[in-house]
Amino acid sequence: MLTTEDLLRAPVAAAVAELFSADIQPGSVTFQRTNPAFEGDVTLVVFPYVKLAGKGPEQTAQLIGEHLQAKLPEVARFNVVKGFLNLVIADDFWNRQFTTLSSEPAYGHKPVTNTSPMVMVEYSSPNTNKPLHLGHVRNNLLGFSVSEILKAAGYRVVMVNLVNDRGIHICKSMYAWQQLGNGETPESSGIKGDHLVGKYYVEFDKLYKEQVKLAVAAGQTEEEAGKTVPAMLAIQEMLRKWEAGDEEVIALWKMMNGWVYDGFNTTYKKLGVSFDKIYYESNTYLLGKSIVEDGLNKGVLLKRPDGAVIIDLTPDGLDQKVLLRSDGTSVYMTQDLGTAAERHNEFPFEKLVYVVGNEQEYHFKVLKLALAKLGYAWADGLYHLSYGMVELPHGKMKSREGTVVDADDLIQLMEDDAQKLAEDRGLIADMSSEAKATLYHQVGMAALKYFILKVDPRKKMLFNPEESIDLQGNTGPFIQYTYARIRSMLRKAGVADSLPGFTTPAQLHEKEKALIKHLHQYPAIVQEAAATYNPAVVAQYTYDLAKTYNQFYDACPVMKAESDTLKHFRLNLSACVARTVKESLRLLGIEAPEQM
RNA sequence: GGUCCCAUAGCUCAACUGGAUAGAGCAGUUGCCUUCUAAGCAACCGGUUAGGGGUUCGAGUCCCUUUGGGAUCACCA
Repeated sequence: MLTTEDLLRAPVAAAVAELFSADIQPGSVTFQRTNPAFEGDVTLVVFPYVKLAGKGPEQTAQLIGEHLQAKLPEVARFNVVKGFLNLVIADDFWNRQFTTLSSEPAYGHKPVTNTSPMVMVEYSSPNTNKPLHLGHVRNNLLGFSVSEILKAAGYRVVMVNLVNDRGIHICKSMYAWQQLGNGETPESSGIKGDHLVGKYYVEFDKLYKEQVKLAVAAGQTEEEAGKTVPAMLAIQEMLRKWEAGDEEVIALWKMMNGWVYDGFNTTYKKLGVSFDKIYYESNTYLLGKSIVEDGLNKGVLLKRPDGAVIIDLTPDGLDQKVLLRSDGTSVYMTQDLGTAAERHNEFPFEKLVYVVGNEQEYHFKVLKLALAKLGYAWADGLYHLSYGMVELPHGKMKSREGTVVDADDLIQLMEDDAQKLAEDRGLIADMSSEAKATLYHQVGMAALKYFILKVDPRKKMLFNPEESIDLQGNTGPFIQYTYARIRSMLRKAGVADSLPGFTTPAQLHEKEKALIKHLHQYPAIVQEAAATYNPAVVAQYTYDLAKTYNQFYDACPVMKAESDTLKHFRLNLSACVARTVKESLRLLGIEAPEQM
C-alpha cells in the first residue's frame, strides 16, 4: 500500500534539489496531518528548507507547492499558511487506495510465518492467595492486547503466565484455613475458590495482629513480637516443610491452589484472556543458581565475606544487588535470571516483554543489566512494559485494607449496567435469553476494556467506584454500536461482507474521503502500536474511525443513495469500515456484536 | 537523603514524539427520530497546559528551578 508519504517524499527531495540546488535525503522528509482548520490532506513543514532556499517560509512553501503540483497529478492543489504547505491529494488517489485496501482480506495485518521474529509476552502473573482486582485487570487486558497487536504486526507471539504459587505468603492462608476453616471448601460454602482462599489470607492477618498485640501487652517489643508470635513461627515451619516436600503440607497446598486456579480460570475466561504456557514459581524458584555459579567463575559476580553473591552495579548508577543469599538460597532475582535463560532456550525470542507494574522498574533494570553482564546477548531484547497503577480517589488499592475493586464484582456490575441500558432501549426483544446474556457480557466488557486500554499504559489511571463506567461517548459500546449499525444495514441490503465490482464516484463526499483516509492509516497504526507496546493507539484510532463513520452515516444516505452505483460504493465503504472496526476491536480483546 | 516518574477544561483522558487557533468524552445548556439502530448526529459552555526562568523561526512536549503528588533504593516476592 502506497502511503501519501511514500508518494511525496522523493518528489519533495527532487523539488528541493531542483529549486534550491541542495541535496536532502528523501527519508528525512517528514509530513504531518493537515490541521482541520485548513484545506488539505497532508502537510509539509518547510522550515527545515528555508535556509537552503535562502527565502522566507511562505515563498519557499509556495515554490515547492508549485513544483509538486506541476510534477505530480496526485497533487490537486495546495495552499500555504506561514511555513506550512498544505497539499490536497486528488480524489482519484483515494479511490485507488480504497479499491486496493477493500480487496485485502487481512488488511493492515502482516502475515506470520515460521520465520517471523518471536516475541514472548509475560503477563498476569498473580499471587495465589487473593482474588484478582482492578490492578490485575489492567495487567491482563494490557498483556492480552499487546500480544494480539504484536501478532497483527507480524510477530510470532508466545503468551506466558508466571504464577506466584509458593513462599511464606502462601503459607498464611494455608495456616489460617487449618486453624479456622473447619474443612470449609468452595463447594460447601458456595464461595468462589480464589475468594475463599483470599478470605483466609485476611483471617491470618487478623490473627497475627491479635497475637502481636497480646505479646506487646505482655511486655515484648513490637519487632520482637512480630518474629516470635505462634502464627509467625507456624508459617515459617510450614514453609520449611513445604520445601522439604512434607506430604501433608504439600497436599494442603495442592488442594488450596486448586481452588484458586478454578477461580482464576473463571475470571480469565470472563476477561477473555489466555496463555500459551503457564509457569509456576514452585517449579522455577530453584533456577538460576547455576547461572550465578557461572558468573562467579567468570568474575562478573563477587562473593562477599559473609558468603552472599552479589553483582556490583554501582558503575551503572545502580546499587549492589544480592543474587544468592549467604546460606546459598535463591532470591527473586535469581529465579528471574534462571527463568529468562530457560525460556530463551525453549523459545528463541527476539523480545521478551514483561507486563509488570512500574513499582518493579528497578528490578527489571537490574535483571536486564545483570543478564547482559553475564554475557547473554539476548538480554538486549528484554523489555519491561511498565504500566502505571490503577488508583482510587483515596489512593492506591491495598488488599489488606480492603480498599480494592474486585475483578469479579466489577465485571458483574458492568454486565448489569449493559443490561439496564439495553432493556431501556428495547431493541433486542427478539433475541433469545441466552443471546441477550452474551450481549450484556460483550457490551459490559467492552466498556471496561476500552476504559482501561484507552489510557496510555505508562501512566497511572484513576477509577472512581462511585461513578459507573460510561456506555456512551468515547467508550467501547459506542464503537460496538457503530459496528452493529453497519451490520444491520448490510443485512437489509442482503450483503454478507462486501460486494465486488463497485465503481468509485468521480467526486468523493467529504465524509467518504475522511473515511478512506482513516482506513488508509490502519496499517501504520498497527505498526506504531506494536512498536510502542501501546494498545491506546489502537483504541484512539478505532474511536476516531467509528466517530467518522457516524458522521458519514448522518450525512450520506446509503440505502437511498442517488444511484445504485453510489449505493454499492457506500455499502462497500461501510463493509470495509465494519471489518476494520471489528479487527481493531479484536486487537483490544473486545468483541463486536452483530446486533445491539 | 539518592534515583526515577507524574501534574493539561469541574471530572476522566488525547495531542502524530519540537509545529498552525491544545482536542475528545462525561457533567451542564440546546436543537435533530413519518428515510439505513438516537448506545447516534449537530451546536453552545468550559484552558495563563501547577508557578517561574531559559533554549529557537516555533515549547504542553527539551533544559534549569520552585511547589505538590507517587514509586523505588531488602539476604520479600
